[in-house]
Formats: sequence, structure tokens, C-alpha cells
Amino acid sequence: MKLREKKAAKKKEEILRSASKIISRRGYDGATMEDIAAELLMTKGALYYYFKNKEELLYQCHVLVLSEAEEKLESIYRENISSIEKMRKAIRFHIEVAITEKETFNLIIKPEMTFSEKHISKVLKQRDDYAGVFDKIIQEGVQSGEFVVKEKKMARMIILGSMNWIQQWYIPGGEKGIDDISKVYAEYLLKMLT
Amino acid sequence: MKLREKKAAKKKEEILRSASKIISRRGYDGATMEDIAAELLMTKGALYYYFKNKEELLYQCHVLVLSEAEEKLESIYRENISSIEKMRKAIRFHIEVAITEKETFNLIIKPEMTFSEKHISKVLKQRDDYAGVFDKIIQEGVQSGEFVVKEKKMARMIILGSMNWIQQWYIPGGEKGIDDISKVYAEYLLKMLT
Amino acid sequence: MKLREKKAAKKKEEILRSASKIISRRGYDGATMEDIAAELLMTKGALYYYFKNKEELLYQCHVLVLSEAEEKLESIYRENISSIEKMRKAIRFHIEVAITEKETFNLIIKPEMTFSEKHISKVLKQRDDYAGVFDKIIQEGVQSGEFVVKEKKMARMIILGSMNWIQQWYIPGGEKGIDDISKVYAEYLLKMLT
Amino acid sequence: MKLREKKAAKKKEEILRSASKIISRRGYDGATMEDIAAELLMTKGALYYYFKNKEELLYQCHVLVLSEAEEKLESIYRENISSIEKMRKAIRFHIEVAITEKETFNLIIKPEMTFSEKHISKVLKQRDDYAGVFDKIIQEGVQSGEFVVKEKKMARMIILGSMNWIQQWYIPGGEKGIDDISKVYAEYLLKMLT
DNA sequence: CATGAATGAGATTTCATTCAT
DNA sequence: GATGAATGAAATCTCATTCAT
Repeated sequence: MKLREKKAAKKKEEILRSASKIISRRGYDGATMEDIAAELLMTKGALYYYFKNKEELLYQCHVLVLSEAEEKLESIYRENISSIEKMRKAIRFHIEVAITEKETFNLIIKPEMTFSEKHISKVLKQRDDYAGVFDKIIQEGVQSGEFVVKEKKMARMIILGSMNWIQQWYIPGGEKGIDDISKVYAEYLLKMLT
Repeated sequence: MKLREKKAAKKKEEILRSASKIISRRGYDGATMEDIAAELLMTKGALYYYFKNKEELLYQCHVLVLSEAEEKLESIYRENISSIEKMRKAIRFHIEVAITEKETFNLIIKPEMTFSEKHISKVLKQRDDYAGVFDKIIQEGVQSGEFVVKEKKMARMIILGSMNWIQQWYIPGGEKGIDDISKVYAEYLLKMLT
Repeated sequence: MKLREKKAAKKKEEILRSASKIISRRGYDGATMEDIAAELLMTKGALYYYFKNKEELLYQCHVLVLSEAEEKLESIYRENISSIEKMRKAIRFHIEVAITEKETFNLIIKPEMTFSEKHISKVLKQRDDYAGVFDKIIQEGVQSGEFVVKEKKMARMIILGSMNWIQQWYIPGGEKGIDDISKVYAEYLLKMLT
Repeated sequence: MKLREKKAAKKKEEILRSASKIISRRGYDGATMEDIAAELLMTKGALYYYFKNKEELLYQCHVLVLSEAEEKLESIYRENISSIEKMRKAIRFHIEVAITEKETFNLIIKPEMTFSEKHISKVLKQRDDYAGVFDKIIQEGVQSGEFVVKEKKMARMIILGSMNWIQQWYIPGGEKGIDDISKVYAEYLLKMLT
């Protein structure tokens, strides 16, 4: 029994990974269930065995990706380092995820247009939770005197917004690598905070 | 004849304004030709008289909105004020456009997914031109010693990215008005540059 | 304009007649939009130009057939003849419609299973109105002393039920013609009422 | 071995009872094999072990329900009472079955639309047999002088048709209970026969 | 015996696009 | 110039049925 369930769970995750890849390449509307199934060498019908419809599939992608990312972010927050270092790490991590897993993070744009009422609030909640970790780091840094920020929410918006935008112009194999980018971003954004 | 053409041009612009409104509300895929026609109290067929297909219509929207915005931005650049002031004005202007004309600016996200090869290079060129004005302001500021920025392109990316992201969370009538937001953004982003 | 509208209305009616033919032959689930379109030498898409979905199409069938039938029934009720004669005529008319237009009357079975909440109440209302004419004839007959019925609603149920059931076994070209059947039914059902 | 078979037979019957419940609730097309399996806490696959396809399952439902009912009806026919009393009892029994076991009796509507050639003749035969008991009662009543009916088949059609139609409007817990209804029906239908 | 997984055919619906009038 | 009508391709989703384990 347990084995069975594990197998199914693995399959689901496999589907989610492929799905988010396709969705990010083609967009939510552009990615057809056929495309997603093809990538997995499955038939459309099989997808519906695991997820009851396209929105559910997308929603699960969202949950998977974001919960993994949030966990990692939290672990950074709990590290025994200065707030500045935490923020630097968080920035680098977020950029890395947003780019290398562009596939999945792209799902995040315009959720209201994609999710129905059934899911939208949970989706927004999860994003808030994720963003909340950045808030906590900022808050901590302000208290320790490392950061000087009055409008903390705004600052967080700027930080996350600028990073999320990277997907719009980043081209793999281009002049700047992820590492270069995240170094510069960290530097400049920290300059804003301190 | 001239009158005719003028009339037609006016009609085209009218269509473009309505179209961009609808497209931004529903997204490019979500906005059907029917919807757009309905907003204008026209029939689908009529749209095809003015624009040969949906992509062309969207492309023209893009041209219209961006060329207007670029012009205004250039005029800011030409003003006889400090680079800091220029940047502050540019930031406020961009945010205002991105929010109040959200309708049209939203078109900008993910152009490769929307435009075919026929248009994509022109679209990207126009965006580069628009962004180029920000580059010029930064460049000028660096030369005058007002700004201290080594990675100018990156800085511009951060600035534009953070502002474009505002659409993702801004809710009209919320706690913060456009003015508050743009003031804080200008302050924080300038802090980064100076 | 008027001409156009008339043309469209005619087309709609044409569609409804074909549709009800197909639906009655194959049942609501069995009749595909493709089938219906084929019968009319149209494409599926064209149907959706006239009716926004399958249920709407079916609903309009129902409205068309029942309102025509009710009108005729009312005219029988208004004739200047005895209640017995009215009932005899009504019975003959109903049987004729239920058989010759079997196509359309069959729609009537199990409406709750076919219509969504949006339409169901209107459908039931229209049926009640139709049945109501039988009630009025019975009522009149009782008052004039021609009929002796205490449970009028039940009597009407028996009359309509027995007639509606005819579709279940009637085979065109069989031993008994419609005329024979309706004569016997009228005789026996009137025997029950008097 | 025998035990095995008995067990299997019991299981089959159990399935048939559940199946007819679901089928009558949702209609033959509406009831999916999944639904039926779910009601039995089985999986779809298991159903296919007992019945080779959906039609076969339905057919067996039909056989089960009708043969039980016919048996009971025959026993009424064999009772040592007047034909009038037999008919009254038969009417009451039929209505009771048709309502309380609505689940199963509903299957009977429009058999040609549900059964393929393979089964249809057997289905019709069984129905004829069932109806035949009513014929026998009528025949007996006519011979004994209790009934006065020339068109015996028609009379039977009226009787069965009116009763079968009850399902269309009967609502459990409504004003009239089954008992009231069957009393009135018996009274009125007998009035027609005598 | 039974199950989970998968298939494949078909159904409804949507829309950009075309075209005769 | 503009409209109503129609097309056709594609997308989502459903289900009876099969089969390896």
C-alpha cells in the first residue's frame, strides 16, 4: 500500500515538473494538456487520472514549487549570520530559482487570471508566506541596525519585483551568467537597504 | 481623400485604445476579437477591415503606447534639471503609466510568447529604445558625479523591473495611492544609485 | 433589419425542428451536436452561432413545441362544444402530437436530468400550463355535470400519463393507426371520467 | 465449487441492486461505471470481472427486477379472488414497485435506445411477459363478466402507461403518499374497465 | 480476484478568420 | 466599409474498456 502510494506520488511530482516546464515555455494558455502529456510520453487521459483538470494541475505545480522554495528560504533565515548576509543569500537563492526554475516560477505572474476563486486565495496566501520571509529578514536587519528602512513593505516589493523581472530579459548563455547577475543585484539592492 | 485617411487613422487609434483596455483586463489570450469589437460597439468583421489579424492589432497597440511614452520620457530627459531630478521624474512617470494605463503596459510582459517572428524584433527594439532613455539618464548622472554606478545596465534593469512589477500587486483604492508609491520608489531607487 | 431578423428566426426554427428530430431519435445524450449539424448540412460551429450551448438548444426546442401545442389546446378549450367533446378533441390532439411529433415530445421525459437549474423551473412551468388546460376542461365538465370526478388532478395524471406512454410502444405502420388508437383512448378515458 | 458459485451469484446480485439504484438516479448515460463501482466500494475493474460490459450489466438489472416483479404478479393472478380484486392488487403492486423501486423500473424507458440488437428482443419479450399477466387478468374479468372491455390490449396499455408515468411527477414526501395514489388509480382505472 | 494505471475515441465548446452581400 | 453567417481547427474533458501485476 505504502509503496503504491509512494509510486503514485512520485508520478504526480514527475508530471508536475514536466508540466511546469511546458507551462513556463508556452504560458498557461499556450500549454495544452496534449503538450504536457506528450512531454511525459503519456496520453491526455492519463493526466486526468492524476489531476482532475488543468487548473488543478497548475495549482499543484504552484504548491510544489513554492513550498520547496519557501522551505529553503526559511532555512536561510534561521542561519546564524548577519541580516545582511541573510538577505544576500536570499537574493541569490531567489534569482537562481527564478531563472533556473524559470519553468515553475513563471506561473506566478497574474494568478487571478489563471486561478478560479477556488484556489486563488490559497495561492495568494502561499505567495505572501514566501514574501514574508523577506519581510522577516528586513525586520530583523532594521532591529539590529544593519538596515535603515522606513517603508519595509515597499522595500520588499522593490527587491522581489526587480528580481522577478529578470526572467523577462535573461537569456541563458548570454553575456552575464546567473552568478554575475545575482552578485550585482545583491550588491545594489543591499545598498538600497543600508 | 486626406479627410478619409484622417478619419480612418482616428478610428484605428480608437480601436487600439479599446483593444488595449480589454487585452490588459483579460490578457492577450483571454481577450477575444468579439470582446474587443463589443467594447467598440462594432462587429468582429469590422476589426478585420482595420487590422489584418489579432497579432497585428496587438502590435499596433504596442507601438502606440510605447511611442507615446517614449516621447514623454525623452522630453523629461531634455529638461534642464539635474540627473537626479530627471530620474525622479522618470520613475514617477513610468509608475504612473504602468499603473493608470496598466491596460496597455501589461502587453509588454512576455513578448516572445505573443508576437511572431515578423514583429518580435521591432517590439524588442522599441522596448530597448524606451529603456534606453533610462540608460541615458543614468549615464549622464554618472558623468556628472551624481550617481555612482558601475553596472549601469543592471541598475536600469533593477529600476524598471521593480516598477513593472507593481502591476502585480497594486490594487486601485488600496492603502497606498500611486503618488505615495512612486514617491517611495523614487526615494529608494535613487538611494541605490547615489 | 426586419428582414434579417426574420431570416435568422426562421433559421433558428429550422434548427430547432431538426434538432428535436435527432434528439428524439437518439435521446438527448445520444444526439451529438455533430449529428444535429450534419442533418442541417451545417458545421458544429454554426450551431453555436445560434445557440450558446447544447442545453440552450434543447430548451428552445421545448419552448417551441410546447407553446405551439398549448395554443392549439387552448383553442380547443375555447370552442363552443360540450366538455366531453372538448376532452375527446384534446385527447385526440395530444396523442397525435405525441406520436407524429414524437420527435419533439420525447424531450419531455425526465426534465430534471436534462435541464440545469437555470431552465428547469421554466420548463416545469410550461408543462404545468399545458396540463392546466386539461384541468380546466375537467373542471368545466364537473361543474356542468358531464364528469363525475373527485380527484381531478389524479384523473388528469392518468389521462396524460397513459397517452404519453404511447410513444413507448407505438410503431408507425403497425396494426393500429393513430386514429384507431386515439379513438379507443378517448372512449376509455372518457368512460373513466363520466 | 458450489459455494464459490453461490458467493459469486450473491455478489452479482448485490452489484445489480446498487447499479440499478445509480442508473435510475442518474440515467443510463449519466451513470458511469465509476459511480456504480463507488457505490459498491469497488473499483471499476472489478465490475468488469462480473459483467463483461456496461450493457450486459444493465441487461442483467433488467432481468433481475422484472423477473422478480413478474413472479409476484403471477402469484396475485393465481390467488383465489375476483378479477376486480386481482386487478386492484396488481395496480397497487405495480405502482408500489414503480415508485419505491423507481431505481430499477426506470430502466425500462426507451429500451431500444439503450440495448443493442443482442439483447433488445429478450428485453421486449420479458416486458411482454410482465404485461401479459395484466392481459390475463383482464381476459379473465371479461369472461366472468366483471369487466366490459372490447379493446383489451388498449385497456392494458392505458393502465400500465398511466402507472408508469407516475414516476415522472411523484415526489417522495409530497402531499399524496403511495397509498393514496394507488387507491385512487385503482378506483379510476377499474371504473374504466367495468 | 482485484486494482491502479492507462488508452483512445468522441463530445462539447471556443475562436480567429473568411466571405458573400 | 460593414455585417451576419459560417468554417475549421484545436482545446478541454469524459468514459468505457483493457491489462499488467
